[in-house]
Formats: sequence, C-alpha cells, structure tokens
Amino acid sequence: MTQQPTSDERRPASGGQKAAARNRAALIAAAREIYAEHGLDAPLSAIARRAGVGQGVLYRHFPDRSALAMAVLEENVRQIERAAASDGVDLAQVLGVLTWHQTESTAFVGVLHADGAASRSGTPAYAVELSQRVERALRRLLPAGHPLASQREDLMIAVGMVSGAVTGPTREHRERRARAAWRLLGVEVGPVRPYEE
Amino acid sequence: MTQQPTSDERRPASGGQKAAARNRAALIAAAREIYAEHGLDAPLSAIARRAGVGQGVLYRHFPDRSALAMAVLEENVRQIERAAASDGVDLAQVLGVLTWHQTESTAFVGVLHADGAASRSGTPAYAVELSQRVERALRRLLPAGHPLASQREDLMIAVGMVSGAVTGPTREHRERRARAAWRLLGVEVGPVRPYEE
Amino acid sequence: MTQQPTSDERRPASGGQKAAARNRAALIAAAREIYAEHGLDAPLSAIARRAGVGQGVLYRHFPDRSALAMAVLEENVRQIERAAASDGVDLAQVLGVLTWHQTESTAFVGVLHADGAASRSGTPAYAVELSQRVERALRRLLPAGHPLASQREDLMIAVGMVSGAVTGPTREHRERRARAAWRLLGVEVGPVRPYEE
Amino acid sequence: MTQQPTSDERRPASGGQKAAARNRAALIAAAREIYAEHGLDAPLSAIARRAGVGQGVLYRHFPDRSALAMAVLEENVRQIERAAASDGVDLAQVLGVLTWHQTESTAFVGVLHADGAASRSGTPAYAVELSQRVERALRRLLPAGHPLASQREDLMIAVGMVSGAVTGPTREHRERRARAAWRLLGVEVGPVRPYEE
DNA sequence: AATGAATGAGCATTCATTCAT
DNA sequence: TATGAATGAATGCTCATTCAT
Repeated sequence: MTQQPTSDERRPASGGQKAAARNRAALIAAAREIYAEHGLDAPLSAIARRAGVGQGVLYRHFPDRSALAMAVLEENVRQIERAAASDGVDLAQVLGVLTWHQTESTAFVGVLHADGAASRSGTPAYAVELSQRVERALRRLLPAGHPLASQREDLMIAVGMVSGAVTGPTREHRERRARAAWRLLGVEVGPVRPYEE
Repeated sequence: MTQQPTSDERRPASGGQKAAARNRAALIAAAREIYAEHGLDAPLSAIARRAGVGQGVLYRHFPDRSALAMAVLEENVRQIERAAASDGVDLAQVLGVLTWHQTESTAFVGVLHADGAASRSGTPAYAVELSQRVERALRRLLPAGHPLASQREDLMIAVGMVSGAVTGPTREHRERRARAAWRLLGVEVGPVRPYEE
Repeated sequence: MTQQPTSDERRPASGGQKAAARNRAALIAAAREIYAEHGLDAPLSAIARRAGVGQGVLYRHFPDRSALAMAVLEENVRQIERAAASDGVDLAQVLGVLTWHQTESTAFVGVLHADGAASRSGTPAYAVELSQRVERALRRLLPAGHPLASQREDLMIAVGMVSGAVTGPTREHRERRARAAWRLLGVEVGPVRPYEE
Repeated sequence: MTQQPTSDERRPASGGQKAAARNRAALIAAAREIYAEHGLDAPLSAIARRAGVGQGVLYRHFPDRSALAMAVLEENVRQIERAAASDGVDLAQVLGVLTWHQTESTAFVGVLHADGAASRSGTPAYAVELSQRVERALRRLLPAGHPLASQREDLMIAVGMVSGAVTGPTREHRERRARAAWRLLGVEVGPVRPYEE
C-alpha cells in the first residue's frame, strides 16, 4: 500500500549543510551543461545524474522545472543587470555582455525569444519575467537618438533578432553571427565578454 | 457448416491508391494544424487522430518523425521557390511570401534558424536542406547593391533574425513584429501573403 | 528530447479487437483480486501485471484510477439493481444479494461507507454515485412499516453499519458477522448469494 | 591556533530529557491533526514538520509507522478505559465516550473495524490489541439483560457497526449518524463527549 | 492497404528511511 | 541529541513504434 524499500543494501546519506549548498551549485552547473546539450526540455533525471545526486535532491532544491531553469538563467540576467548598473557604462558595452550570454548559453537565447507579452501561451512565466528584466536593464541606457529608440518595441525585437541569428556549433561561430546581426542592425556593440568587476 | 460470409459488417475498406494519396494529404494537413497548436513535439497519435486515420497509416507514409515534418515544411518551401521563380518578381515580393510562412507556421520558423552549416549537432538534416533551398531561391534575386548583398552570410542571417523576431500569440501579432524586423534591417518587403498563381 | 526506445528487441504487439475485449475483462478481474488483497489504493502496475498486460493497456481502457474502480464495482451494483428489479422480489431478498457482495468484495464495502453526501472531501465521486444507485434500488422496496422506514437516512446508515461489521479473514466469517449485524438491527435478510436469473 | 569555540552560533540545543518528552508529545499531537486531515497514510514528513521537529526525531521516538499510530490511538483507548473504570459508571456513559472518539478521530474508527481476530491479514497487530482493550473495558459493564449480551460477538460487532455509520464531513454530522446507529440497535448511549475526571 | 490495440521504455514525482553534521 | 539533506525505490502516466486482424 505504502511504499517500502525492499533492498537490504545500506543506503548512503546526507552530508550536512555545506554539502547541500554544494549540491545546489552542482545542480545548476549540471543543468547549464545539459541545457546546452539538449535544450530546456532535457530530462531532469539527466541533470541529477550529471550533478551526481539523487532525483530527490533536485526536487528539494527546485520544486519544479521552472525553478531550476530560473536559477540557471537568473545568473545570466544578473550579470547583464550588473553590467548595466556600473558606472559610466554605455549601451554598446552592455549589449556586448548580453551578446556574450547569447553565444554562451543556448537556453538563454530561448528566454529572449519571449517578448514581454508571452508569445505563445506555452511560454513559461519565468521566461517572460527574465526577458522583462533584461529589457529594463537595457532601456535605461538607450539614448534618444539611438536606432532602436524610435519605437517602443524595437529594442527587444532587435534582441530577439540577434537571438535568431545566434546559431552554429561553437561559441566562436555564434559570436561571429551575432556580430554580423548587430552590424546589419546598424547598432554598435562593445566587446563580447562576461561582466566582471 | 460452410457458412457464407454475410459481410454485414462494414469492412474498413482499403480504398485503393486514391485513398492512399488522400490519406497522405490528410496527414500533412493534420500535422500542420497540430504543429501550430502544440509545436513540433506534438504526439504523433494526435496527428493520426486529427487526420482520421490509424497510426499505422502514418508510419506507412512517413517512416519517422522527420519525414512528416519534412513533408509539412516542404510545402512552405515549395511555395517560396515557386514565388521566386515567377516572372518579373523581385526580392521584396518573395520576402513577403517568406514572411507569410514565418508568421503562419511556427514550425517553419525553426527550420530557418538552421543555417546551412547545421548549427547544433542536434539540428535535423532536413532542416538544413530546406534552409538551403530557401537560400538558393532568394539569392538569385538579390541585386548587387542590396543591403544584404555585401557579405555572403548576411542573407540567411537576416532571415534568421526575422525568425527570431516572430513571436506572439496571433498571426497578426507576429506579422507586425516581422515587419518591424525588416524595417530595422532596412530591407524592403512586399505584401505578406501566400504565393498563389 | 523526445523519447525513443533504445532497445533492439522485437516488441510483441496487439491481438486485434477480440483480444482487446479479453484484456479489458482480464484487467477487471485482476483489479478485483488485487483490490481484495491490497485495497483500492493498490498500485495500478500490480493490476496490469496480474492481468498479464502492459501498463499502457490499462490506461487505454481506463483513463484514470476511478474508471477502473468504477468498472469493477459497477458489476456489483448492477447485480443489486437487477435483483431489485425482478418480479415479486422483496427487500429481504435484495438485502441478501447486497450482503453477498459485501462479504465477497472488500472494495465494495468501502463504497457503501460513502453516504450520498460524500463523507470526507476525499471520497471519490464514483463512490458517491454507486452508493446512491444502491440506495435507489433498495428504497423502492422499503415497505411503510419497515424498521428502516421511519427516518430518511436510516436505510443507508444501516447498510453502512453492516459494512462496518463485515470483517474477517474468509467470506464465511464475514457472512456470519453480516448476518449478526442484520439480526441486531432487527432486519430480515434473505439468502446471502449473488443474483442470478 | 588553539581557538576557543566562541559559540556565537545557536546550536540546535539538544535540550535534555525534558525536551525529548515535549517532542514526543508534539509528535503525537501533530500526528493526530494530520491523520484527521489526510488519513493514516499521510506522509511522515508532514507530521514531523507540523510538530516542528526534524525527521530523525520522529524515528527516534517511533521506529515505524505503526508505533506512531499506536501511540496516537493509545490515548483514545486509554480514555475509554479510564471512563470504564470510574465509579458508578454504566455502559451507556462509556459508549458515549467511545462514540465521541469515533466521531473525533477518523483513524480510531479504523481500529474498531478490526475485530479481535484480525480481519484481513493486512490488519496491523496494534489495531487488534487496541480493539481488544476496548472490548475488555466495555464487557465488564455489560449487564445480563442488555441487547448486546446474548451472544459473545455482538458487543464488538455493534461497535464495528457504529464505526461503519460514522461518515460525514464534520464531527457534528458524524455524531448525528452515530446516534442514529445506536438508536437502530436499540442501545442507549450517554452524552457523547471525551472523558474528563 | 488500413485499423487501432498492445508493448514497454522513459520521464516526473513522492516519500520512507538513513546518517553526516 | 536534533536537524534536515540525501538517497533511491516505487508509482503514475505518456507516447513512439510494432503488428495481428
């Protein structure tokens, strides 16, 4: 009726709070890798396995699929927000950081396809939220005369467009195409690299 | 006891070659609808059901998932090829037809993300092939001075970019964004509609 | 991304419509046994195994847990309804049939605990429905002067009470206790046996 | 480097024997609540959480699921035993206390379904034991001419019958049905309330 | 040639139980 | 002695694919 383990094997067990944090990090790292290889729909079991933990641990830390994706992509968005908040930064530089994440994390590209209005009803809520955070970060730096400043939607449409261009087997390949995309848009982009301060 | 088959029962009735062709068409039409509603990962059983045929028929006509997707998207590509081959047509008009398919068929958008070089190893071969056929169709009409003519890759990068912009709940929504995308690229587009001759 | 069987093994397959009906019957029979042994919460996989079919077959025939339970208990209820509808029958005889099912099918007892008003919110809807059908069948035969006729609820309370008395390892044991219960209620019961006409 | 433990950290603080007893009581109280809300199959983790203790504490005090259920129901039985042992009490009054527990604690009802002979092989041993204790308490007060005195089994069959009648969403609902059950049995019941002396 | 039943692998999720801290 | 993280078995459910009829 109720489940009861049949095996007599000794079962390994927990490793305290420190291990918990380590596991959480391992799960996020594993998810990032698996997402890159198999997309956001990858089996959660694969992520747990890659992280070297049981299925339960994944659920303990992330109650549902969204929570995990959110945690993974949160880091990407945060870096963009930080970059946008630093002193004396201009839009081009932040677009460089954005582009770096687009080329680095295939899953992140998917999020930027979600315009703020939830494209298809299937678009997960977290994607919309993350997309809006990126938009807020960028818009503050958008100067009046900028090519993307004339119409309200243009900014995120352009970001989506670059996402559409970011394909290819290696990061370098993807970066080349992303740069070409921005060039075609006539928008200046700074160095494509992660934000570090 | 030599009982004659009274055959009161309606036999499913094989239907001959004509029915076979009709089934194939019904499957493609059903797949197009289901793909639009549930994406390319929709259960094949749903497609068979919508087409009003058994699962077996689907497998008879399309040995695997790719074959069906291919058949569905083949039609989109063929229309673009036909449009590009008509008399006195110019690039803008064909881009209009292309854009119509992008806004109409979400699945088709996915194909155009596949640049000719097979972006991710996961990209199915048919996507690459279809993408290349679109490229060939367009490139013949690309005049020397066109904004997308200066670098070899620009043409399909631009197409991919527009695909990236095509999000939204309704076709109208998606068309508006596609037009904005072409505008940002400074590329002229003709009427957004299917090709009919 | 999408699941694809890794194994190369030949997989057995279906056996036509006749087998389908046979499977359905096998599932119901298996469920009846398993319910008797492990209660209504028994794992569905155990039922499928006992019936000698795959999990999918169970879901094809019974979309959810309720549907299967319903199908199993439906037969019990139907016999009572039939008994109640036969010519010249009186309440005592139908109570005999009811009692037979109470002693035969432990799961059926559970259903009769569900008064028409859904005892706990957890009571499944089908239990309520089946219980009400039993009540309707019995009430038509309830004569004015009967010990259970004075108050509206008394009829099904009495049925529930007998259910509460029906415990014990063997059917005979349970029948003995059921008879004692009816005796304590001062209610006459006919022969305890299934309905056959 | 002989660093003194500054112990700024609040250690969970073992708490000594007093805390242990407090935890045990908290677990029983929590279990009673959870059982009432979710039935006897409720997750143990929920009980530990409600009690405000870790899972480990639960296992320290109650090695398995039965031990906890036993401890919870033990209290119900003890009250009945105490009531039956008080001066000048009669059967009707004790049945009132018994009925109160039946209406209050759904889990307790289940125990009373277990006649002394272990109805189904699945019946846990503790249920049999508790049931027998209730029987002993009641039988001593059973006067010779009582309606339940003529046959040995009648007493606990009647108790089981009332248990079978005790359904409904609220305690009041259940009490009304329990009273009706005793009325149908022609057995007098005193005030339905917990025993307090 | 079509039907649609059956198989069974795969993924999500829950929870009893252990054990490092 | 208490905590609560981790394990992993069990179960529910879905779907691609095969094949008897």
